[in-house]
Amino acid sequence: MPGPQPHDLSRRERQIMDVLYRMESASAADVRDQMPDPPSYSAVRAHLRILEEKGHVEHEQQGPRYLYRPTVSTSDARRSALRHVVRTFFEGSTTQAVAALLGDASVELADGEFDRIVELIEQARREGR
Amino acid sequence: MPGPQPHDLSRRERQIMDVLYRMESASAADVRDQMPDPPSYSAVRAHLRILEEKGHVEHEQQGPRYLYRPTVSTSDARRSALRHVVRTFFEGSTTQAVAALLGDASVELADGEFDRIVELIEQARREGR
DNA sequence: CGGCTGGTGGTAAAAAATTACCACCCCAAA
DNA sequence: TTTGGGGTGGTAATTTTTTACCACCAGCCG
Repeated sequence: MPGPQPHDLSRRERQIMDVLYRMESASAADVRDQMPDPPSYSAVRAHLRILEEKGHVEHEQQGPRYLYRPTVSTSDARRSALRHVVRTFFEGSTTQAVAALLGDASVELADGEFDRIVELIEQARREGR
Repeated sequence: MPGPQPHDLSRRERQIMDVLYRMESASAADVRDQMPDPPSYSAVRAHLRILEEKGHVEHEQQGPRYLYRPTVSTSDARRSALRHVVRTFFEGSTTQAVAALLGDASVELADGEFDRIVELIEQARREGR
C-alpha cells in the first residue's frame, strides 16, 4: 500500500481534490459545480473513478448516487498542506508563515493586537525551540 | 495582460515552480537537482522555456547560463499560497490555520506558551473582525 | 587550428491526461 | 407496460504534457 502521494496529481485531479477537501463529501455533480472552467459531467466522474483506483478518494452510496470523500483525514491533509507551503515559501519557518498569515489580516486587527501576537510568537520560538 | 495563473499549471510545471520558489533563482541544472523523480536535463529546460512564454518565469543571463526566477514577487506568491491553503483546508479561517501551524510545533513549545498564543489570536479575531 | 565541454533553441515523438460518448440499470410517473 | 430522468461503468479518441533528440554557438585547451 503505497498510500496517496498528493504531489503526483495531475491538474484536474488536483482541482477535484481541492473541491473535496473544501466540501468534505460531494457527489460528482457537486464537484463539477465547484470546479474552475469545468469539463463535462462524465469527465468529472471518470476522474473520480481514477482517483478512487489510485487510493486518493473513497465513495459511499448515498441513496441513488455516490458521495466521494478524500481517504486522508482532514487533519492529516491540513498538516501536509501547511508543511508543503511552509517548506516551499517560508524556508521551513513556521514562525514566518504565522507572521504572514496574521499580516494578511492586519487591516482587520488593531495595531496593538497584531504587535502583541507577533511578539508572543517570537518569544515562544526563542524559548521553546 | 492576464498575468500568471498559478492553478493552471501542469504537474511538472508545478514541481518546477516549487523549486524556483524555494531557491529564489536557479539554473536549469539546479532545478533538475531539486525535482522529485527528475526527467532529463533537456526536458527541464524545455519546461522552463514554456514557463517563460506563459509568463510565470523570467531569466537573466548569468555568465554562460540562464538563471530563472518566478515573475511573481515572493511576498505575492506567499500570500497567494497561504490564501489557497486557508480557503481549501481551513474553511477560509486564518485563525484556524494559525492554530494548526502552532499545533504542529506544540511538542516544542511549553504548554503555557501555546495556550497564551492561541488565546490571544482568538481574542484578536473577536475584537478586530 | 581542431576538438572538447557546456550552454541554448527548436522540434518531433511518446506518454499521459482529459474528454465525450455509449450502454446499461433503477425507479417513478403516465 | 412503457417512457423518461438520473444515476453508474467502461472505453476510444482527442488534446495536452512530457520527453528525448538534434543542431548550433561560444569558450578553452592541447
